[in-house]
Amino acid sequence: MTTSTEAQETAEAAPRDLHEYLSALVREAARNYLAREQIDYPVEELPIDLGFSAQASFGDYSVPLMSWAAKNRLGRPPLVIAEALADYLRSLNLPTLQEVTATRPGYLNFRLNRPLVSRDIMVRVLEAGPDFGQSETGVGTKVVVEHTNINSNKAAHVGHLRNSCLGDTLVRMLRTQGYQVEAQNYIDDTGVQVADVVVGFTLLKEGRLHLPEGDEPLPGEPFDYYCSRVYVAVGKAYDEQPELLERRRAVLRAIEHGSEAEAGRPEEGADYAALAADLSQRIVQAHLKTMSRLNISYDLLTWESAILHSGLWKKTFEVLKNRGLLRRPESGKLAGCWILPFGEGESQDEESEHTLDKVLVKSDGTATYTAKDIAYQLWKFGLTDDPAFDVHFTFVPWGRQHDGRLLWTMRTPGLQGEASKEGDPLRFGHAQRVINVIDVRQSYAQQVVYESLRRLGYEEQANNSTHLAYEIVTLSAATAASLGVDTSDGREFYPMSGRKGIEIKADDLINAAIARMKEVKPDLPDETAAILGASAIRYFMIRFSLQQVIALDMEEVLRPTGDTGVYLQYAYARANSILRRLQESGYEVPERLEELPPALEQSEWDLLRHIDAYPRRLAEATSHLAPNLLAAYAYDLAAHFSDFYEHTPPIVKEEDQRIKAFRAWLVRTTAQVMNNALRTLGFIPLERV
RNA sequence: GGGGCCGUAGCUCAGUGGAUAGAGCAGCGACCUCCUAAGUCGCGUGUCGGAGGUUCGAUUCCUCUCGGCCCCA
Repeated sequence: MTTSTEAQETAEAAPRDLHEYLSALVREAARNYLAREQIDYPVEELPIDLGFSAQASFGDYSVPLMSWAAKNRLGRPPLVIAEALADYLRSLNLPTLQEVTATRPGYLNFRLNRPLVSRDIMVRVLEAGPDFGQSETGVGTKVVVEHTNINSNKAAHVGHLRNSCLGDTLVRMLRTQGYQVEAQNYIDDTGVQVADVVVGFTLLKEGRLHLPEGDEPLPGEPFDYYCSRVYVAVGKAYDEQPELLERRRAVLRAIEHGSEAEAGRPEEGADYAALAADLSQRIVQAHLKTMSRLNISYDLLTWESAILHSGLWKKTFEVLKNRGLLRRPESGKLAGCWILPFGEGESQDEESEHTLDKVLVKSDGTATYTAKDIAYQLWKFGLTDDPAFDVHFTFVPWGRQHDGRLLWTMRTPGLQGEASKEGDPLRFGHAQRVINVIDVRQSYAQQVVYESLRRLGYEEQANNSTHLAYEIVTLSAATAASLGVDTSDGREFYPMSGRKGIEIKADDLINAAIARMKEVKPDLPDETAAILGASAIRYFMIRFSLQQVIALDMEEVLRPTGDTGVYLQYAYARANSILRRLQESGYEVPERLEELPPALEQSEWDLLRHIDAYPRRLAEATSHLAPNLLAAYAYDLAAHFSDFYEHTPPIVKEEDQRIKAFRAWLVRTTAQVMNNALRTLGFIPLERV
């Protein structure tokens, strides 16, 4: 009976989780069945779709075998197959299997020896500790994740938070799988939005622009908030005085060309460039501070200005031209532009209103965002080490972040005098994989970037480029109305508009969340309220699927009950509270669980098999790049724990030592997994609320 | 014109080629002299937008279609 021995070995080979253990058993049973029935079919190709049983009456885990019955597979009725496998597995008399059954139309069901299996699960979790859920999948692979990416001209709003929360969570998830992750925050400091605020400052200084609430910063007003006001005012001023657009063009030229610009008026150009650089530095500092309130940090700041001034874009442009990838139409609406043709081989009808071509350089010689993105993407993969580029960046420390992580930055023209400590250029970029967290509206532009890499011959890098596209954040009707938007047309959601000042600023949302937590419990310490508020916001921002437009409703984000980040924190704190009570009562949790309770409560078992699934669920969520799946897992875990808590008597007072020890272990185990999950979600786990 | 996304309970949203489709909110009603009530329990007749198709099995995959949003602009 060699097969029996093999199955025995399978059972004793310390599987990663119950899923792996049971799947191996099913495969082994299938192998035995194929041999006995003399069916020639590769056992590896029989799908084993193991899952929790739909009903407790079926068992704990079930696997459907209906698809095995097909003529081109085993050609036997599924229930017959299931019965045969069940017979075989029963004959093994494994102590872990209490009952194996077959049910119509062809399910194989397992009922496990719950106390025994549970101990294995808890031992596995507690031995791994903070590493439970970690995997080696990504070891040796460097991933660059670009996220946040806020224009450096005004305060961050809730739309930016969706980006940064998704990005930061993804970074943490990837790190649990062993990937070496570099979080890059790319700042567009050369665009029109920055120019607009510079225009605003110069007009304010000249007395030609006035802000409704007063030209000076309001008492206590943060710099980025002030800039938001200036930005809105400038937008209005353009509408009323179109001649001001000439000023914007001058500022843009100055920013693009630095202090050398503005022939004829060099001083003004230098002023504009310096103003813009100073503005960007201060705004980015404000953004980083905002993000740190949500426990979000980065490894590297990258700048559009650095890409321009290092000559990276210029070289990329040359390479694209030399490879014959660009065209410059003589006529038509794109005359004078440098374009990347996407016309499916056919030359585009120049009269056509519609074109698939992508403009990289406008007729006035300025590069589009997409153009610079191509250059940046090449750099992320280390492709610009090629002598054809001969471009080098200097990296200097920006500062220490709230979590102790050192943030580096590309040296920009506006950031001088920190050359004392330079980072090794090879340390940054050089990724095997790049994930760009950018909203869905940029999908086409991102495809152009990846296609450009492909046409340059970097097929592998193009394939390893991912646009993590998420839908935008809008405002619910109620929330829009509270901002003064006319909602009489009865739509379900209303877009934000920074230009019109219709938005919810990130810091306002965070402040409101903290205030709400204090409303619920007035004696809450400030730090705890801040962590709870941050957890509520982070959870809200990632719990939706990426494709879902979020119609943000203030009441919904701030709600402290139900399916929220607060609930997760509360459940975790509750588990710790039990452990504290046990300790205070003088109880020492035994080192080993010698004697097990004869049976488990349903709530205990549901909690345990959920705990057992954590590594698998985390790995799935990560490979799908789906933070919402991790959020859902964590919520389920918290809910199962609450269920257990509410439906079993207090452990502190438990008389039966077997049960007391088992439950103390269970609480400790749950706390460990919750802690791991919360940290991966970017929460700071609260042991007390 | 081309491309993409969304449509599931009153509302906001999960979810999956498998057995009876879930959660939160809102509403009504219970539960704190027992480890945290930011909790738990009870109360739901859902055309999974519609029509075809593939399949042993479709809310899930394919085609068409209706409504909404986005991108190429």
